[in-house]
Amino acid sequence: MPELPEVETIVRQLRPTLTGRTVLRAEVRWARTIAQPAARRFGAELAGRRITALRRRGKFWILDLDDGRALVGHLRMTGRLHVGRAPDEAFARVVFHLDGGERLVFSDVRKFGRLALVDRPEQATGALGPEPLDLRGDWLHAALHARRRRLKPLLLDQAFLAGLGNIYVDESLHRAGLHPLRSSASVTRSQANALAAAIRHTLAHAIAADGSSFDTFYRTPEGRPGAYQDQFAVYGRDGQPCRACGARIRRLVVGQRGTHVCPQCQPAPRGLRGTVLARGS
DNA sequence: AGCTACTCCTGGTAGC
DNA sequence: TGCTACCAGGAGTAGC
Repeated sequence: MPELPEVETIVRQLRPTLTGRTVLRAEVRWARTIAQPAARRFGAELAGRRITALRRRGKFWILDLDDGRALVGHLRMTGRLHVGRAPDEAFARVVFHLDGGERLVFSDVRKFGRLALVDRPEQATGALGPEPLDLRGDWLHAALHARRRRLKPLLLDQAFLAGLGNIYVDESLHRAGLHPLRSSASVTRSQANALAAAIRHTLAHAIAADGSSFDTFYRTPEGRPGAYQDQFAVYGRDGQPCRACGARIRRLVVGQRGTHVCPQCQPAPRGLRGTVLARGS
């Protein structure tokens, strides 16, 4: 699933190609992909606009336009961006025809992805927490103690921290030695420091590997898979030995999300020890 | 405030 | 081999 490292990879790769280009025409093939304005107005308002910048905020990618407005997109689970001919052209939902004969294709098998043309990006992104790439331990400690939530759902909450998804939350919690069901307010200062460092480390290394591609979904704009899946410590490794301690990785469900933990590296919080946490495989 | 359940989607796959 | 039922999951929403 595209999370911060995947969107960052896409934005970096597309930036040189898209910056300065003009959108001649937007061809909407699946109307519900357009969150706002109405699909017909979307194309009309975009035509003739020049792209002045391409950037990322959380898991959103943002095309700044020469009229001050912005095209904001979210890939959700299976969204992809390709320049030129997309390898999954059958699932193209919106095709942007650019000057110079170039085209930008937004494809999405499961149709969860959304695009919005707005005056200000916040109108499409909603309230987002800070960027986690330079996350500070002292800020995180204070923020964790301002809530009383289980760690995993809180870290997935984009209003708390912008950019983490299921994969990188599991990976970061394992690296920090924290159980996903731990209460946020129970995290000590040194544990918060470790968690902040784990999040920074995990995201930086995932970006360096062009993201994670363990299925057919995520590809870079050049059509290549990422490589970070080879470094997964827990995600999708249920039943396999922990690379740190050898214990068997287990899968549980937290907030309707598949969750992967090492029972030895990530001790369950008091009150949950000894209870049956593993479900699924 | 925080939690669960439900919705949107459809390709892949487990199970028969 | 071929069919069906279910699963994955980001985010929004409703209800407790």
